[in-house]
Amino acid sequence: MEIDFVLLGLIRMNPKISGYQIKTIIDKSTGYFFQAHLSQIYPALKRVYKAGWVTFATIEREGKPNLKLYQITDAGIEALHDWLIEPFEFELSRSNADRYFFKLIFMGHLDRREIVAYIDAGIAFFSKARKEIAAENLQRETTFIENVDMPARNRYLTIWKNELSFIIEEMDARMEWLNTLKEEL
Amino acid sequence: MEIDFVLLGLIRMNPKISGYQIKTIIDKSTGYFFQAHLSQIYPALKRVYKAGWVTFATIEREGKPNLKLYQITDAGIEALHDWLIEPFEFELSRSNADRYFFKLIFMGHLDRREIVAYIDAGIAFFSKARKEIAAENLQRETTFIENVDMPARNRYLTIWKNELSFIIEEMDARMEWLNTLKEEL
DNA sequence: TACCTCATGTAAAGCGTTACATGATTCG
DNA sequence: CGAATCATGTAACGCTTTACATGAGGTA
Repeated sequence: MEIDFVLLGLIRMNPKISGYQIKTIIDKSTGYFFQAHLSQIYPALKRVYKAGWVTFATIEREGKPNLKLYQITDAGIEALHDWLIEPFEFELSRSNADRYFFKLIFMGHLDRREIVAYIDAGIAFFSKARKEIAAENLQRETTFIENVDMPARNRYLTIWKNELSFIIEEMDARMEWLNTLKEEL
Repeated sequence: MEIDFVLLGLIRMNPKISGYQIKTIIDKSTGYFFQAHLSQIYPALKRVYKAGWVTFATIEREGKPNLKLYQITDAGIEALHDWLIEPFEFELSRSNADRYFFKLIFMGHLDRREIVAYIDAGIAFFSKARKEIAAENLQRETTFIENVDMPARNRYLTIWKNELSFIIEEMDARMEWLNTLKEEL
């Protein structure tokens, strides 16, 4: 499960972290791309522990529940690495693109060459996607509302045309961004 | 449920449409923002029918399953309208922003004034969000990886700094886009 | 006094995805 | 001959969200 690897990534960045702290940093940092509830985090921590990917130290505190401070194991580092370098499965959707950019957040421990391979795959996909989207150019959508009467039909077309150029500009921005990142690495 | 209103919106644009056709247009048109399976569409059509928001004509065809061609009712038009103009609940996440842009697709039948109110709410939110994101400027994230050793830490920071400026540029692009759309309406 | 934060969890409800079921026609 | 398209649906599974449970300490 995706969340398992996200936790692995966060624990790797900051050893000796608790489930509760992980939730805090997810809310405040990765939250823009990825969200998770404590009721997902705790079972996920159990899973990654059972898989041998993390260990934890229990800190007893009077009057308060025990603190569990997690640390990644060598097997965990390997599992995280495998997840990061596995070929990304692209799809033409916004949520899929978000996932692609999100995974980059955890790649600081990879070799430059591995990150660049990931970036190049992204550039290749987005440039192909851009062409496809631009080629269709709302033809299907336009015929779809042929029976809608006039003021409304024009408003639909105005909104959709703008939305389409927004998506195309977004694709261009993504590719530009990936190229900049590649240079700076 | 969200999908119920999406179906309402699509049926309004194209009366006499079947569940299967709806699936096709979702895949090819709204699919970039919103996806749905037939196993969600059919129960959703039943729900909106039971709510009195759509009617359907059954077309019998020899050797093939019956075709159900849906049409929106006055109550359905009202329910769709209510959904479209209800105050959008903003959140600082990419998926929430996607939902905001997605809803616009169905607004062709609204008054210019209603669409503009929706757009203005968006501009207000994104400009506030942009300020907040720029102000924090990775402070939390930077301290979070203080114990990571050098080549990796630099790579994390390079990626994150780029990601942050990408998000900010995206916010600017969104606001610009909303202003353009407002002018063109 | 009531709510928020810290801290770890379990249980149930809701929603989304995959699989199953049926069956004719068309395309490679 | 097998796969894809058209066409409607149900069932099972999995992940996400909300609610429940406990409890101390601080804040409005």
